[in-house]
Amino acid sequence: MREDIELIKRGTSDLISVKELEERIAKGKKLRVKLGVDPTAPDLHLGHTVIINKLKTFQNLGHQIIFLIGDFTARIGDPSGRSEVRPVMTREQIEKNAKTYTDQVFKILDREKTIVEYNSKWLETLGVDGLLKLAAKSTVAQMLVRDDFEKRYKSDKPISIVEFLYPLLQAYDSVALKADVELGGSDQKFNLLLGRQIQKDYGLEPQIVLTVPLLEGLDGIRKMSKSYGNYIALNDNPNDMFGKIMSISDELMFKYYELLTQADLKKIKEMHPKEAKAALAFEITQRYCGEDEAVKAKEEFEKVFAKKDIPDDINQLEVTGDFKVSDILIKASFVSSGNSARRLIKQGGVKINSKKIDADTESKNIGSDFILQAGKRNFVKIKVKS
RNA sequence: GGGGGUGUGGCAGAGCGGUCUAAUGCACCAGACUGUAAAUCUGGCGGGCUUGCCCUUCGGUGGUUCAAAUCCAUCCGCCCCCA
Repeated sequence: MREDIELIKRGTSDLISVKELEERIAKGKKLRVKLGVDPTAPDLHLGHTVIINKLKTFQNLGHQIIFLIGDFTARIGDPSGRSEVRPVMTREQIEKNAKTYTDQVFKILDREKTIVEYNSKWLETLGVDGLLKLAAKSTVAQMLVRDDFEKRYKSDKPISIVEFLYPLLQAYDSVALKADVELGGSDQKFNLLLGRQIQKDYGLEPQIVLTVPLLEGLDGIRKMSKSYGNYIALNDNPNDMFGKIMSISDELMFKYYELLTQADLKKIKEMHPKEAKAALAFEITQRYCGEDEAVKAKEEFEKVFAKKDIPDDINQLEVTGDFKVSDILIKASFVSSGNSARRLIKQGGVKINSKKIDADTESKNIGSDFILQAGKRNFVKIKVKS
């Protein structure tokens, strides 16, 4: 049992409270462990895996894990932060996203032993009176304690009522599920704690709150998130996955090791940073894409970046008639406009058959088959058809 | 309902009649350097091409003016105070 607790504690940022957890485990209770996600974006990324792995730990220890899909909450559309209106998601979109979510999540979790729930099941029938009853259990002052709300309030930024309702609905999920434990990122701490309070109000034993640190995105500054574009998706192709990990800073690499692997950090720090990073990239890529793909991705990376060679697999593009290099750059979606294409050429970022070009060459001055490179990582094979 | 304020590029934030494609910072892109990076340095960061010029941008619309991001009117969004 002590080992169980240690396993659960590893890599957490908050565990409230350890004592309660010990007591419940000591009673031999099979804990109901909840993790909720709103299926607003279809892809899971490495940031999500930190918490999913923690869920997996509970599963391995024989507890009942519940993967909650916030289909109802997604439908309302959390306006948090931004003033722009988020498009309301249709049922179809939500279902589609939910499906990709579960597909990806069961790369990690054991499907057979997981309960999947949808919060529309109880929120849809809650009704206005139910909502009011729920809302009566918290106060505005209490909401404003939450860090991001407070900041926005103080700097005269809008906070919608829906945003106040969100934590309450999430808390109600815990009531409906009779959760013993709820997991979340450290930014979820407030919401999870509110769950405790609301559960008590509804006569339940308060859930244990477990948060894990947020995984920083590729920029090393903001949390990994699709909307910041700094993420590594679980279904990124192997080359991207490998490449993205290689592009992070050394400092960030250690955090990734800490949060994403079981590796012994001491040993990692003794390695050459580049080797360590390659090992990390390999491990992660292997985990989600398989060993063969990971080996290939590693080879490809060495080839393209270390030896500055041309990769094996390049997309092919057929062009007809007269063209300029700038036209192809647009066509291949490497740039968005002629101006930016010309800019890129001027700055020496465009190569044809590995030779830098310094002008927007026309088709007649190039052969009929060639490889075009834009920047460091964009390659395309061009076939000219007459 | 009354009063006050505010809206500028992906974000933050200057500009407050001409010298505005709009300072500065962040983000982003390219080049150099390197360990693939990071840091640093250099250049860039609305669109078109015949590269020097043209066109389009400062919440929307209409107006004043030779000239408007800048002034006026109106509408919309947001914030604050009072009720």
